[in-house]
Amino acid sequence: MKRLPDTELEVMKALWATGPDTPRALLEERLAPFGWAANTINTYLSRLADKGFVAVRREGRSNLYTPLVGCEEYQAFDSRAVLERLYGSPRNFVAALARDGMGRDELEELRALLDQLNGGQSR
Amino acid sequence: MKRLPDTELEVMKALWATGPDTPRALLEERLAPFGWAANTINTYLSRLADKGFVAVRREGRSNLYTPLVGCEEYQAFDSRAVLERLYGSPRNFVAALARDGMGRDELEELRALLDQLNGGQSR
DNA sequence: CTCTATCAACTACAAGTGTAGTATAATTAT
DNA sequence: ATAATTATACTACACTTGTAGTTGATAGAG
Repeated sequence: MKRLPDTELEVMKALWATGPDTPRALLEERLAPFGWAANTINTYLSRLADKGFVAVRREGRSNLYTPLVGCEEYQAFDSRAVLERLYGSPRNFVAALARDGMGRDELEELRALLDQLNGGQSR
Repeated sequence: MKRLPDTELEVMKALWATGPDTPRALLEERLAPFGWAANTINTYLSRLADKGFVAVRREGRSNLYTPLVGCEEYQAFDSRAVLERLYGSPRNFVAALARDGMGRDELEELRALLDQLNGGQSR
């Protein structure tokens, strides 16, 4: 698997949210804030298809794009890659995040979450 | 602040480890595993200087490069940026990490760390 | 004082990314 | 049928990144 550039990731996020969809609909319903020209999203979708991240199928007069890589699958891969590059390990990152990157309240929330997870499937 | 490409980050990591240093020494003592040509590291250092990440000073016959951005400062910025792009917030990332990216023992460690932090400077 | 080794500045160039225009085929409105 | 719309495929182009060569100055060897 390969890390995606920013714009292609945005397109994938849109696709993950809607499921299989046309360029038109994606642009108007999910990606409008970016203000891309109609052709722009087409380029990104083509590149994603080349990279094997989406499948293309003719659906009447339009193309329908379907994600081939799952959101959580990609997130796991990408975040691992990025944090290993930056910190050596995800754990070191979390430590740093807790140390100075996260607000008091965020910390509390995180702790609650961990309690829950740990309780749920404790060792 | 701007995110750094992979190679420039590697150079910064070397600089953070050694402190102010010459290209030669960096390459031989810290970056040898990459197998870069002598000029290659020079290019990266120049680009880092252009971006304001390092300062250059003439030290006898060589250039001496000094990091201007701190390691932890950069880590905080970069990890935030990356995880917001991917998850919407670092918190969501940690949730995902806890869900399926982190071993049982890592989780415990993290929890211990958070307990400590929360106790130490509780709201 | 001249030759050679060293180092830094500048130049190069291919691949990837952000962004969109142009050409072309198909569909709808008149 | 013809004109206008629409969607796709192909092309374009500037900027960034990875990687290094070439040129020119400097400094040490003889």
